[in-house]
Amino acid sequence: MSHCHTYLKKLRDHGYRITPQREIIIQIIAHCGKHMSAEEVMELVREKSSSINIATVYRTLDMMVENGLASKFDSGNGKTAYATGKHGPHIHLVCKHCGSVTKVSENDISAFLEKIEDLYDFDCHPYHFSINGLCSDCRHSESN
Amino acid sequence: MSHCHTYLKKLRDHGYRITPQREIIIQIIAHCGKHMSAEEVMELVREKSSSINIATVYRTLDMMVENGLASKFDSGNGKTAYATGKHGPHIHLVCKHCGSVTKVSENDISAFLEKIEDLYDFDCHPYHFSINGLCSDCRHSESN
DNA sequence: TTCCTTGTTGCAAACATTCTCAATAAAGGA
DNA sequence: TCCTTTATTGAGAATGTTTGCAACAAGGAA
Repeated sequence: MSHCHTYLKKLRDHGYRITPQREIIIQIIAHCGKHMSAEEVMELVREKSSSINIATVYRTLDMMVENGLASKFDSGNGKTAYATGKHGPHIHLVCKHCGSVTKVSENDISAFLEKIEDLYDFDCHPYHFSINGLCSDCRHSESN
Repeated sequence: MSHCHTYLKKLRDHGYRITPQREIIIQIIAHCGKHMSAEEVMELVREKSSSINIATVYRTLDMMVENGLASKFDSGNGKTAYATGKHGPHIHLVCKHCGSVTKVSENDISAFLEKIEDLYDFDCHPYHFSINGLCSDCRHSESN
């Protein structure tokens, strides 16, 4: 199930104009089952329309993020990743040394995020962020 | 108190060479009391040496991050921020809509990070990351 | 339906960051 | 001290992302 129309309605309600470019971009990221870079979105956009500019892709994705319809995060490969909220909350533990990624289960983080929301009146949903540190392999192989 | 010499020793122990460029860059970020962008580090570098390249600044800062001596995070203004571990752990709640930043107290996050370290054998220290969401002002002013 | 206002787009330039590669120099051994 | 190995540097090109601006077009008003 796609939230595509929900997203468009919410944007319209916020006073944004619905353009053909935005419809195409939102449809792509809403239907895609994974997070994507702006360039990956752009490739799918080209299959549907030949004249949408990469700047419009960036602007539309960032607009979604600012309005809570998507999240962006550092994917670690030099490109920013975008995803809609339907992927659910998750935290990535990214090793600063080897780059390996461990996914924190939803159960482990829910209590923390609820506490944040209670204490700070801050709506964390959707959330998708990374914590940097050292994985056990890299830590155990250190000289000191 | 600066951890400058501790940082240099740790890098030497890890097999890195200590160059004049690295000494200057590490001294700057170790003595600075706040997080800085690469360009801000570069400005201070220029006061001490006229011939260090910005690429070397980026490389040195990233080397510190990869070895657990500093952390990097998205400051929200289009530039990446770097900080040494001495600032202690903190989480920033960044509003996706208005960009306002709320700092989570150390007490509130320590239990969470300890749990992460226990469950995933992942050393989070030093840590400095952001959670994106909607602050109460922006959420309450929404139309639905 | 037509007009008007103003948000949005495409383009190109600007900016932030990373990469390539030849020249340089740190660190250890002789 | 000098030599050798090889990590590191500077310079500039390449890449990823943002911004400025004139032309365009969505959506409401008439």
